Amino acid sequence: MFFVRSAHIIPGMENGIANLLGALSLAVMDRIEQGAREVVGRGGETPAALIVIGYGQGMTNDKLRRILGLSHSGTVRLVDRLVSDRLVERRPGKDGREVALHLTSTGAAARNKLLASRISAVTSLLDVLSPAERKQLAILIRELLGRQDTSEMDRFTICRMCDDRVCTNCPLPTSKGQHAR
Amino acid sequence: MFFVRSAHIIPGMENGIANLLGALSLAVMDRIEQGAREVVGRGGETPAALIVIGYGQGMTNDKLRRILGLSHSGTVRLVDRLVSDRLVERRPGKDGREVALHLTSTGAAARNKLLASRISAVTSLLDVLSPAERKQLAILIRELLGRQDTSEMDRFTICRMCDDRVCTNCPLPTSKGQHAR
DNA sequence: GATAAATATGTGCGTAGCGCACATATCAGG
DNA sequence: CCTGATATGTGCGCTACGCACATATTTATC
Repeated sequence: MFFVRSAHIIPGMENGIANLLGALSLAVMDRIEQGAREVVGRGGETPAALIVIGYGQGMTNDKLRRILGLSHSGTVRLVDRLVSDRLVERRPGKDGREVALHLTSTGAAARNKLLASRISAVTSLLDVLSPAERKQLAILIRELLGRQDTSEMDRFTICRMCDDRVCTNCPLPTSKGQHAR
Repeated sequence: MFFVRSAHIIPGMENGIANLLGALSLAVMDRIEQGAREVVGRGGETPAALIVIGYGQGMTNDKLRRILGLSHSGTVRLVDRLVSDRLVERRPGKDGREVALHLTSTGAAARNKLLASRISAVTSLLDVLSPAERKQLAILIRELLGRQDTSEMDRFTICRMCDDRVCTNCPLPTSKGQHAR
């Protein structure tokens, strides 16, 4: 046993776990993104935007920009696409400069399909595990996420595809906010 | 064609684990892709292409296409970019129609940086766990991946970002082939 | 051995998704 | 009331990608 506990990259098989999690994450996201594209016909951050807008009724262009990690203009054009697809409406915000983004009824339906597709995609990978193994995995992931040092915006970013119908108690550390707003 | 997603959506809190894994995978891939873009200055499947080409010395355009899940023309243009960046060389393949893709020395160096960046990104998320927890997680992920019903091409696709310097024994089910060729 | 089908690559052209720089409108604070 | 901060929209360009088509080589068939 070597005591090489220096900065991050430890030589030897200690990185096997990082490689494994990287491979699993890639497989998971491949399947999520493929399903999302089939549902909404668009890729990139567009599916996440639809989900985020659906969290609350006060979403603005600028909050969305920070959550998605896009440039301002990129976000405006993304909303343009959602509006032209009749999934989102731009309404006047409380503050006269803000735009309040709201889902249309078709937008809400698309969002539900999107969330279901995502859960289904991940579940199809997970169901090779026994219930006990899934429980164990859930505990570990909750610990992993719960111990991260995340800003409030980080949490929204990580949760930008999360299914609020399923995620009852988010493990991400926070003083108060759970998901939306 | 990947896994058929049948009606696996279980109502209730059984989907909490799927949502958690989805959120974690998103966080992991966000960090991997950000680091990859910083290293090679390009996004999309370009970093994966660099890694895949580095696995063996017999990679062709068409094999690469199937592993990355891109169209044929998309792959040709991707290789064009790698060539213009002086990271990859097109050499005559054994079969007169094939093109043998080879990393240049700078390409190999970029690939190493890419792999290190990826491991570092995932490790920074993982190191909030204790060694025992990491071990437990590794075992679960190995089981999860090892029980998947994957074709040979599926395995290459899942492993298209994998660090062959670290992944000594890939858990993905296979009769023989580990990584390249 | 000639010809058809399969395989592998390259190209013209268009599109989606995004960033930079700039312009405009509204709000907060002196 | 004026300056700066905030929030949005636009012109323009680029990257990454797919579709349809063209071309070269190998394999199969007669």
